[in-house]
Amino acid sequence: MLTCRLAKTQSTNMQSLAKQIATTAVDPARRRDRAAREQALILAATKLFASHGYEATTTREIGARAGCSEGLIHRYFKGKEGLLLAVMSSHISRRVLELREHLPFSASLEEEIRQLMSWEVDRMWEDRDFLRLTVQRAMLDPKIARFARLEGPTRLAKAIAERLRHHRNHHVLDDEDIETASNAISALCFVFGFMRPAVLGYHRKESKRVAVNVAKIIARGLQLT
Amino acid sequence: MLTCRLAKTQSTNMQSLAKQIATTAVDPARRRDRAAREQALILAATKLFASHGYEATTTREIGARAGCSEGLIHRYFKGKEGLLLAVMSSHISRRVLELREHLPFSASLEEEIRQLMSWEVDRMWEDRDFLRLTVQRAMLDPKIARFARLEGPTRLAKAIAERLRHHRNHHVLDDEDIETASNAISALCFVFGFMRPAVLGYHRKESKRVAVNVAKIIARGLQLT
Amino acid sequence: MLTCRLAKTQSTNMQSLAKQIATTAVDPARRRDRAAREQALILAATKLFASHGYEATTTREIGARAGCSEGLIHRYFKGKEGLLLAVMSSHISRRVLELREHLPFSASLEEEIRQLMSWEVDRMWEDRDFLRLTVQRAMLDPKIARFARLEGPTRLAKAIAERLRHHRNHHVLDDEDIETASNAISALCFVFGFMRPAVLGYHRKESKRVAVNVAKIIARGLQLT
Amino acid sequence: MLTCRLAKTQSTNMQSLAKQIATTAVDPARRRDRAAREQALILAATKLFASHGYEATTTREIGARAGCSEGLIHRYFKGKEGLLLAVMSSHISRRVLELREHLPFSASLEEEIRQLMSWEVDRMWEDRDFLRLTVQRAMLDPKIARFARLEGPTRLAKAIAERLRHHRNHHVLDDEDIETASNAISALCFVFGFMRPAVLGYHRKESKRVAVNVAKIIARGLQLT
DNA sequence: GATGAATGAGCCTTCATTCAT
DNA sequence: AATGAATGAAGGCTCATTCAT
Repeated sequence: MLTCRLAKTQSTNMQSLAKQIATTAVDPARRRDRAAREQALILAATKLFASHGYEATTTREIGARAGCSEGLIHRYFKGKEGLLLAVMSSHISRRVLELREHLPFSASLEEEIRQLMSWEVDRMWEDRDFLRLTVQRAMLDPKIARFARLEGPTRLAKAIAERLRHHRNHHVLDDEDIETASNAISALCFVFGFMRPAVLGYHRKESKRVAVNVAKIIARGLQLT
Repeated sequence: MLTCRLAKTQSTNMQSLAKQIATTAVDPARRRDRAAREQALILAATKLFASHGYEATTTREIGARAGCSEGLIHRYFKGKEGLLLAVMSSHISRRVLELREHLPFSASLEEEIRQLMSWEVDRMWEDRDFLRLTVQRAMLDPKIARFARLEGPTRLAKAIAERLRHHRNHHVLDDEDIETASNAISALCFVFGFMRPAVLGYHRKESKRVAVNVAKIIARGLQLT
Repeated sequence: MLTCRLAKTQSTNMQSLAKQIATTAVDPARRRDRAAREQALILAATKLFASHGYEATTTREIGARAGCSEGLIHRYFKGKEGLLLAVMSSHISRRVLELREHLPFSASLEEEIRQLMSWEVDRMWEDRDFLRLTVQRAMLDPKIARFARLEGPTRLAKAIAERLRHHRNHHVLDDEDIETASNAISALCFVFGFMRPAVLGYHRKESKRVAVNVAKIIARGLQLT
Repeated sequence: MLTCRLAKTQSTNMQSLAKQIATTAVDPARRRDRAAREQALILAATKLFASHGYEATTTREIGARAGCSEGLIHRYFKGKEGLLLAVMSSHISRRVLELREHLPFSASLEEEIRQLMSWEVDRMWEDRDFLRLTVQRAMLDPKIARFARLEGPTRLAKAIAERLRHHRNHHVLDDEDIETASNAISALCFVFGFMRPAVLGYHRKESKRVAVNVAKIIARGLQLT
């Protein structure tokens, strides 16, 4: 027996149905794959929370977009808020990859800063869905704010500072300069990599171009003491 | 003052507004009452929207905080969304005051940039309620995003550029440097004046100190060509 | 304009509508009469809780039966449970009328007991909706159980004892006999006036006949010491 | 033992049962497992239905308390309601043991009645879980009400009457007196053995003491004609 | 005009039941 | 045969909005 489920955007249902019958004759919607389903829900929630906001997103929408039942959200994550937490945790755990592992050191300080900003601006853009969500929630929930502060700017600034320190030999860089520059770079990447292109609708290429130019100014400013 | 209301289903605002002014010849006491109540509602909404988010704020809360009836929101602003628009319009109209009117030119470029950043960081903090609301809505509504882009970074960067150009005589500043620096300063003020202290919970004084230090680096970077 | 509401069991809507237009042209469902509406909700809830049980009764049903919106239950009574409490309180306050005010003393002890049981059995029947609800809830909630104990058997037994004491002159009735008889009468009225006819479906007349016969036996049992 | 299941849409139970027994020749160990699990489910359900009510009890709770899977309820009993019926049937079949088998006749009428009430009050207390459930359901379902009436008061009153008739030799007891007294005793045992201690929270000992005192009054009332 | 009582659409959540494993 | 993952139909409740007063 085959319980036929009617998807709203059913285009080539016939084909998939045929295939289904041929291979397993099992309703794929009911196949058990908890891990995959959890992931689908987290992904759907990330997108929807980011674009409509947390409050305006309904659990029905999330279920629909993830291609599974609404009730699963409550079974797996203990409700909508639990899903939000899962979304955030999930992202963090995937972001353990650090600057140091993905970016070779540059010969010159100027090239180093340019490279850092270029890479980080792209990374911000990639993370735009998650950043949108984080910024939104951080505005409403001090808990999230604290988490965002530590996971975001603070962590990034430290990583940047670490790299800048490698160029101390050739330049006179005191600790304060390094700290200041690191925080500035972190802030600029956030604005030119995320806020401007992903929130305010600036042209992405243009935004990045400005960022790279700023890198030059900062590099020059640091070299001159 | 003119609180411009932007309803979606509204074509010629000018006409209806003119008509309104022409015909409504109610006694001035009443008008004052109404104006006061509108202002109270707008103020209450600004605070609540900023702290709880737009969706999570109920019209009843707004009415209660403004000390008047819930129904008035619909009579005056045609619903919750209308009130949101009024909130944004109201703020803009009060922010016509420009940099040039409040800030004397400085003798040196370094002092100029330091002064600009210091002043603008404070201004961002003052406007934090409005900025929070704007950022939130800009993330969800492209219309608001466009408005925020033009009213915010673009406008600010132009104002900053104008001031930097005054120092061309003493320094070799090409147009691109000026544009880059202006945008960088604008971005840094947003982060160190608003995002960090008002959203992420950084200590305000500390945040501003970093900003002022960055000013120095940028000034040096510009002077060296 | 006339917002026509479609009742499910609309029989003679035409008539009522015509009448409406003729007299006030005001949707009667929206007329403001909070007291009446609260009463209607309490009444509807009493009936439905009694017949379907508390859990199985939906707030929607209650609203429909009371002829008003579901949301009112939450506005007036702070939810379904609040309505339950209101139902119980409401009944108590109407039951201040005591035995003494409605029943003249009888000449003989036998007649007194017969009269007491007859009257109380009828009263139990009248209160059957409320009793059903009380018994149901008392089984699940110790708070309600305590309330039911004090408001029910304990109070009733005291009132009965008071009346029996009036016949001490003619009979040798010690305190224990009076207490025992009072409690027995109270218990028998509960069973023959409520449990048997209203819960178990015994024929009501027959049930009462047995009760009255028991009265005789008890009266004889008391007279003989 | 045969747990008779009363499904609404079920015609010839006997046939299907017979067939079941005939065909299912599974190994005895398995059968024992199943029987044990059924019993565990019935026991768990009795407790939970009695304490939380039928509606408020979830099948998951029952499964958990019985130490087996939720789905078994549907496999064994065809759903939650089927389990309820099984619970009731199961109890009845264990209650075939009658007064006569457990209680010797007394010499005097007074002693007989005292003994009857004492025994039956204790029995009601033992059965409190089942009685709670029965009373609850009888209030909502006429079918259960009918069943409860016949299995409960009617059956009990008959058994009591039978015993009282043994004392006719020494006392003038007409049929009506016997019927009246039997029903009264049955009712009093229900109240003093179950309703008061198990539902309303009266102290159990005290409740029984009153019952025994009532026995005396009734006995005296019967002896005097 | 101002008020707040009333509405009803829709949200999050629960749970009996089904069914792939 | 047993499990528990998955479903979907409600249920209680909230809230923007309407409208009698």
